[in-house]
Amino acid sequence: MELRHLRYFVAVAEELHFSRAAEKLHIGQPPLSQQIQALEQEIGTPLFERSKRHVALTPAGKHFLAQARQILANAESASQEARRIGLGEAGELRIGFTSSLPFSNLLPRVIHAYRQQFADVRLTLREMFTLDQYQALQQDKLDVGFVRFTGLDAPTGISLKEIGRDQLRLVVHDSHPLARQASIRMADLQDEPFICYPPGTGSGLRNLIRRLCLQAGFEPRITQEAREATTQIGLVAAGVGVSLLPSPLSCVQIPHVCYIPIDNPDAYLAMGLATWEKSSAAHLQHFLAEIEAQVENEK
Amino acid sequence: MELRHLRYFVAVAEELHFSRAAEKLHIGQPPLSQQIQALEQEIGTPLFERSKRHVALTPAGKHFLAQARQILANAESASQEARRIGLGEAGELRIGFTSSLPFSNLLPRVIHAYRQQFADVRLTLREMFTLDQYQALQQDKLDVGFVRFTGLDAPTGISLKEIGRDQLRLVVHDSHPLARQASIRMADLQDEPFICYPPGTGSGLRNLIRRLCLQAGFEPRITQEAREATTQIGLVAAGVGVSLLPSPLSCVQIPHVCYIPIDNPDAYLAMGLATWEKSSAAHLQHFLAEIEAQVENEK
DNA sequence: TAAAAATACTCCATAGGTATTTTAT
DNA sequence: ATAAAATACCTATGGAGTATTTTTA
Repeated sequence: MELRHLRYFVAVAEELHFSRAAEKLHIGQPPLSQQIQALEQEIGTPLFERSKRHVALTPAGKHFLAQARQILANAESASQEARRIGLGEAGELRIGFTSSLPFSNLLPRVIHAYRQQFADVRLTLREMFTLDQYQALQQDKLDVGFVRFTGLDAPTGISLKEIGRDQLRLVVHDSHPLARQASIRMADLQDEPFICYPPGTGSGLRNLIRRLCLQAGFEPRITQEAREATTQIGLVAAGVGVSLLPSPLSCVQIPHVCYIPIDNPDAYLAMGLATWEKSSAAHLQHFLAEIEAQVENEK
Repeated sequence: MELRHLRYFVAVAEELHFSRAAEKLHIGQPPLSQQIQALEQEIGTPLFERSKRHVALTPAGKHFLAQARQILANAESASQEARRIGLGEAGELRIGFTSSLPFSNLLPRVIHAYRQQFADVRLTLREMFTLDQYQALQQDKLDVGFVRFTGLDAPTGISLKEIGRDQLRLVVHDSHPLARQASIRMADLQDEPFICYPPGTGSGLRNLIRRLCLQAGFEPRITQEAREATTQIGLVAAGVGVSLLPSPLSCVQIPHVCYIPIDNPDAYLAMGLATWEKSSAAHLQHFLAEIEAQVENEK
């Protein structure tokens, strides 16, 4: 059975007249008769009741007509849909982002602009750690990832592009002596108890902090770990210690918490865009182009 | 686009390997490549990402795969279903019957026996007047009709077969003098007020009663009409008059209502089976055969 | 008798086969 | 160097065309 048989069958069922149906199909009447006969033979039952002067659908034919129409419509729409996905006008775009990203205004702006242009692409947003995003990209479970990185790492198969830098700020309780300074140096933190991300989440902030401390001549004393930046800020408010976080998080205003700039040009965390190198999906390209435009815009 | 393209596409998508897929399809690799290319061209977007050593689905291909599988499954099941309907093993059988029929045990037995054999044929039962059944048969809204008729009528295009006769009984209030007799003659009813079906429902019972009365030498005095036999019986119970109804209705036992046999071999109403002459649907033939068997059985 | 579907046959378009080339690993 | 897809070209099946017959209203 081929779709041709269904097209021919529907035409005859609609006209209830082989010659007229053949005309509508731009073929001759004999081949049409043959194709319908072949279809009936394959199915194993007559679909039409022919009495020379009248063509009528059998009960089987009546049922088959509804199905045939459905199948033809499905085939048409499947083709259309695939085409639109191919053009990047439809489908699904899976976006990962680290927890600190929503505090910058880049992502909301990109998403807004992209949705204006491609309303039929469903956006699936998932907050994930950087390393989890890399893994998801490799397993084709993610299309783009907004990640944090220190500029050192480059996982195989993943293309990484810096799209911005956020200076680190000291997060400190307002009763702390350092809270009164306009800016601090790393060396000022020598005796402070640090609150930090646990190792292995991929953002590299923990490593960066250690590097900066070592540069300043001391090993940081990490007394507390927390996987969420907001949790760390809460711990600072509770007087547990100090933290170093990207500047966009300073918009999280909690009583007794201060954000103090660091007087060190290397004390930044890069915002990166991660994609699976081999992916050339159109919707992804459109999205990347939109990010490009917005990053440009931001400068 | 033809189903062949979908079959080939699904095979390649499952194997992710043109040569292996071709083998599974029992064709060569070059024609398979060609057919997939033709499909991609028609749809207007690549469905596979070929990099010589690796074949992978594009996002469009991934979506199209789900659709293609669905379409192929639908085509298969549509064919199967049609075949089963053609064989009379599935589908719908629309049965009409007059209100007095359920009181005979023919219909329940036929339906029970038929359902044993053809569990997948949905039975749609509709209580209808005889004339409405004829009309429904002509409009292909009914497959069989159990009708009442006097043996005189034969509507065009409808084939009618007598499958039984029910003697009429006088339905009378138990306080009436006739209620004490074992049987009555038509002449006994000369002065009685009749309760009868309104004209034009096609059962012919009204005409039959009039004919029997005229044979007995008087014109019946119809003082009340009711479209339902049970309503007529209720009216008899209320003392409104007498009625003549087929004997199976005597199982409707209402206080103060008696059913008295008529002493006249012509006082019967035939039970008929009506079908649309041109219909040769298999499920209908099976059903008719079952009726035949049960009617035979009953004798 | 006429209208319409079925048959008989012929032809060619195209699905599929064979041989070879290209390309990426 | 090799495996696998693409390309080139050829073959032949079967879909479609033409002519004719059959059927029934």
